[in-house]
Amino acid sequence: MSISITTPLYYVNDKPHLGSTYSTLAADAYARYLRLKGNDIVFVTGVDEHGQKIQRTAISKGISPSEHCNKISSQYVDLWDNWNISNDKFVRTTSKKHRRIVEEFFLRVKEKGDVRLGNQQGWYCVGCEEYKEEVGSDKEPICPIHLKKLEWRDEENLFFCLSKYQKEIEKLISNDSFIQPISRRNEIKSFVSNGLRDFSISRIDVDWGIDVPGYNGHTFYVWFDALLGYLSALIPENQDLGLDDLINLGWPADVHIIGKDILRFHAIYWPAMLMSAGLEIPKKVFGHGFLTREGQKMGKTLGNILDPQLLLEDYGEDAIRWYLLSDIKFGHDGDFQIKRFKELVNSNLANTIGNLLNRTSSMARKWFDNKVPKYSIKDTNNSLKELSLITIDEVILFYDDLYLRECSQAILKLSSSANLYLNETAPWQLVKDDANKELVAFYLYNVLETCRIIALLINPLVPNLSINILKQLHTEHHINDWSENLKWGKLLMGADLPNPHPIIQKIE
RNA sequence: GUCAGUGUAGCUCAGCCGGUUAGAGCACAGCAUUCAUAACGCUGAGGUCGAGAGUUCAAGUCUCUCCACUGACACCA
Repeated sequence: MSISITTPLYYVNDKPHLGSTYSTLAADAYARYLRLKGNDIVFVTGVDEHGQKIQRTAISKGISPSEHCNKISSQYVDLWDNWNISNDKFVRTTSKKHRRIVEEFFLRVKEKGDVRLGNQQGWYCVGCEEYKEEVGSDKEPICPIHLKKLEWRDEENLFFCLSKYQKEIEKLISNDSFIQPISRRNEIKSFVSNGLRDFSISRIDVDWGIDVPGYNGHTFYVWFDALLGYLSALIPENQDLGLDDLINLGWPADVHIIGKDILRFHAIYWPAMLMSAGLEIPKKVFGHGFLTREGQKMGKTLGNILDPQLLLEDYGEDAIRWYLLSDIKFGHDGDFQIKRFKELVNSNLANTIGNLLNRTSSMARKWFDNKVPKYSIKDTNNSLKELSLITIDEVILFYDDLYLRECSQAILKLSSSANLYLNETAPWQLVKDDANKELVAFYLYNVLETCRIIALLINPLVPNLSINILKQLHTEHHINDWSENLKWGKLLMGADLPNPHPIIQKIE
């Protein structure tokens, strides 16, 4: 039975930024891990394409909304392609299948009695495109940001009766594993404890959206559109399948990986909507942090945005993936520092891991006829093997909880230990005496095998680099099944050992 | 404003129920060394643990006040 994991469906108002890339990289790492563990998974990403903002952006550019969406969406497709993201699905909320799912979902929720007509009233700022909650008691309130008069609006909307689900949601979020990381769970809890209110699910002044069946002039508002993309993504193209089929297609999601800004919608609105529609609830919602650059928020006004496509071209996928996933605790905010980025990539990947492979492979080739050394002594006292096996268990536990930083630290520690092991056993000294040949073979084999383990463990984080290592051990075919290949001793003694080369180019 | 969180070496962070001279990795300096990608290893320098007060035989670790930053406080993806 398959399970799905998702990134957010990115809003195509503008071209992809580093934040979206970060979410996607993390989800990709987790997806790769799950596959290696033998899970049948569906990795979903995609785009959210409706709404007034997009309509207006398109108009300002003098093109139609659908032209605009096509353009930006294809940028996302290309970007993920360039980054070798392993997504199985890329859903667009303008697709036909999505519309069908939204309609079916709506009718179910309506049937359940969870939709009502209501009025969205309040002081509205056209500039902010939002209702202002606290405007004081002025008769003509002013937007504090735009310093313009607010408009009083009284608009008929459809509402989803979230308030009915107070108890169910409280129960759901009291489950420790549902919202991660824990620190954010408290925020959600306090929010829910203040009492849930119904929220609007349609707009009457937005053309660029999905029409609400039976309500002329209404289009669905974001939450009853974008979130459902997680469902429609699972529906194969051109097949007449609906909500009842989802259980066989990967629903419920194992985890929604999202940014912390949209946690509430995923942890409260979305589960309630699913309950109403009689569908299962995702197992987990993980809200990760935001990235800053050299201590400052990235933004257009500051002109300090890091373009993911340019980063990729300048430094390559392995370097950026490693830095973002290994140096930033997943769930916390992180700061992109170019100096630190370069130092860590060079130190961790090139020096510690890369050089370990290089020096060991060189010795083995030199003294064992370009082959993996053979030995026949008993490995009853094999400290490196023991450490490798411990690390495997550790890393798997970390991956399970999406502790990606901890994964990389554990892998790095094993690499350092292997380097130290070489320095302590000093095979280049032993080899001077033929009587030690067997021992030298034993030591070198252990380190080479550790390199293979390292390559497998690191694969979800830096897949390209991982394959690169495996190729240099002639074991690239080992990369599909951890339960089979993540065992000590799978490296064949006497197998050919190719001429080693650096697994990653040092930066600068 | 209310609530929550964070503030520990240049950088990124560990420090559990308070208990010997405060730790790691990276960066830096020196030593050593060649199997290796000027890599690996060893040693070292570097901190009044945001500020102040209090509790205690003893506080980075508990309490209070203050400062700085971050987040939540419902329709912003």
